[in-house]
Formats: sequence, structure tokens, C-alpha cells
Amino acid sequence: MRSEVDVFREFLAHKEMRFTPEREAILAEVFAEHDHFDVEELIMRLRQKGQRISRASVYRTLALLVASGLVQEVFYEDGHMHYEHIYGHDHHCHLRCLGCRSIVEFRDPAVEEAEKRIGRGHDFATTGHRLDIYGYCRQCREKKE
Amino acid sequence: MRSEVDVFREFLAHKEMRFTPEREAILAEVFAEHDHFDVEELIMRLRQKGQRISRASVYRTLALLVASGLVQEVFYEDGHMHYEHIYGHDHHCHLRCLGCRSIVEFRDPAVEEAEKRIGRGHDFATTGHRLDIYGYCRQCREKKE
DNA sequence: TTGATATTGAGAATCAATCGCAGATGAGAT
DNA sequence: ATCTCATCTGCGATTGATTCTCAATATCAA
Repeated sequence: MRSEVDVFREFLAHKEMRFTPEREAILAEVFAEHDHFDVEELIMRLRQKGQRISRASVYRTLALLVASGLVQEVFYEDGHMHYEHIYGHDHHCHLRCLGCRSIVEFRDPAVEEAEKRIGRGHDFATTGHRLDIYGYCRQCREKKE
Repeated sequence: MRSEVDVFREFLAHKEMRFTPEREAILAEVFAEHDHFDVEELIMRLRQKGQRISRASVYRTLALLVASGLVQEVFYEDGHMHYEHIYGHDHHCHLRCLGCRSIVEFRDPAVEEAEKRIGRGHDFATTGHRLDIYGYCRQCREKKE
């Protein structure tokens, strides 16, 4: 499998854009950990490694990463956007605890299949989906009792 | 089935809050049409009916409607929140065309079932889910060719 | 009617995200 | 190596949605 660096390079080349040191550093940091993150965290992590990249560039690069399909937006209920890198991972969905706000990833073939089937039924050529299941994890249930 | 008015009244009573004329008007307008809407549209519609309710009250009341379960937030990719009333409707998910941004609702028992099954598998007591399927509708596919 | 409490509206404040622009940088041509 | 020119970056200002503050108002219970 091509590395995310190659994928991003090619994506940029296709749009006649440059693979700059800033974009390279942001890409590397986004793929450095497998966790959801937001812009503030990403900037912090870059700072800690001595990278001083402006907020605007981080936003601009994230938009490119999303457009390239390497990164996905994750909707949180806290007023701003979060992200996760998805290249090289199976598609997954999120189980979200309404108590502690924790998020567990899961994969489920039946959901993948449902996407295709529902798409066919409505004459949609589907490209993907986003499923969030809400509930309460064991700890939060016990806390409530 | 109890009307949405009764449900909201009870919800407010439970929290020792009042069913004011403003809240009544907003509730009525939210349920007047079955379409996704955003705050701006809602205020516009209220204005056209002679209601002059402040933006702050609309936001505050919408939060209450969401908390009461009568209304659901719908994530759009246009930078602000959209809503739909859900009381009295089966739970449904959204098929979203990436071309024309149109949204089609659908219901699917397999998805409901998947929610339960996945919840059991992860020791989550599920309360609901949100599924968006992305793709291209027929019109947009034909346009691209 | 009175007092206690909840609610509203207006505008200020907040905060994520975007924009505009001047100067910096990079890739290819010479 | 230098020139050229389009692309990029960083800064700071701006936008725009949403929330907050607070004084004035409305409601409920006694």
C-alpha cells in the first residue's frame, strides 16, 4: 500500500499544489497518533516538536487532507470540529457514551452491506457513510444506579 | 398519541419551567412543516406570521426541544446547525447527495437491529443512532457524464 | 397584591473558522 | 546560479454562529 505521504503528494500534484514543509509536518503529525483530535490539539503537538505553523495553515491543510480522503471530520457536540486519519484503516463507526463522552470504534459488515442495499433502493451511487450510535457505557450505567 | 404540545408542556413542568407564549409559538412553527430548517429560517418564518421573538429565545427554546427529544440536530457541512422535528415520526436516517446536497430520508429495520446488536457486543445501553449515507443521486450522476 | 422566580430581548461577548494581503518560497526555464 | 512567477505562509482582521449578561417583564403561588 502506498504511504499516506505518497497519496497526499499525488493529490497535491494533481491540483498543481506544492508539498511544502508545513504540509509535510502537518500530515506527519496527523498520522503520528491514532486518536481523534481537533485543531487546537494538533497545533499544540506541532509546537511541542518545535514546529511553528500558523493556525491558518493548519486549517487550510486539514481541508486538503479531508478532500484527499486521508482524513475524516468527526462531529462532536462541543462546538468545534474534530478529525481522525482514516487512510489505511478499515472504515469504522463510533459508539458514543452520552455519560462520559467516550468514543469506541467498531466495524460491522452488516452496516457496510446496508449502505449498498439502501443506495440501490434509492438509486444512489453511495460513496460511504457515517454511523454514530449513542448510549451509555457500563461505567456510566453503574454510576447512575 | 399525545400531541407534541403536551409532551413539551410535561417536559417543561418536570424541570419547573414555564410554557410561555414564545415557547409555544416556536414549538408550533417547528412542527408546522416537515423539513429540515436552521435558526435563520425559523426566525424568518416566525416573523412572517407576525411573531417577533428574539434570536436568543429561539436558540434557547431549540435547545429545550432537543433535550426533550421532540427535535433532532442535523449536521450539515455548511457551518451551522440544522434541525428537524422527529416526534411522531419513525426514526429515520439520511441519504445525502454530494452533488446537489439534497437529502432523502429512509427507514431501515436492519439498521435499527444493528444498533441493538452492536450495543450488546460492546456492553453499551444504546439510546439511538444517527446514520448518514453519502453518494450521488441519479440526476447528479447523469450531469457528470 | 406581593414576593419569589423564571423568562425575555437587546446587544455585547465569545470563539471557531475564514479571508486578504504582503512578503517568502519553490520549481522550472534560461 | 539566477530569474520568473505562481503558490504558500503567517499575521491580523473579519465573519458568523452561538452564548452570555443583565435589566425589565411576566407568571405563579399564597
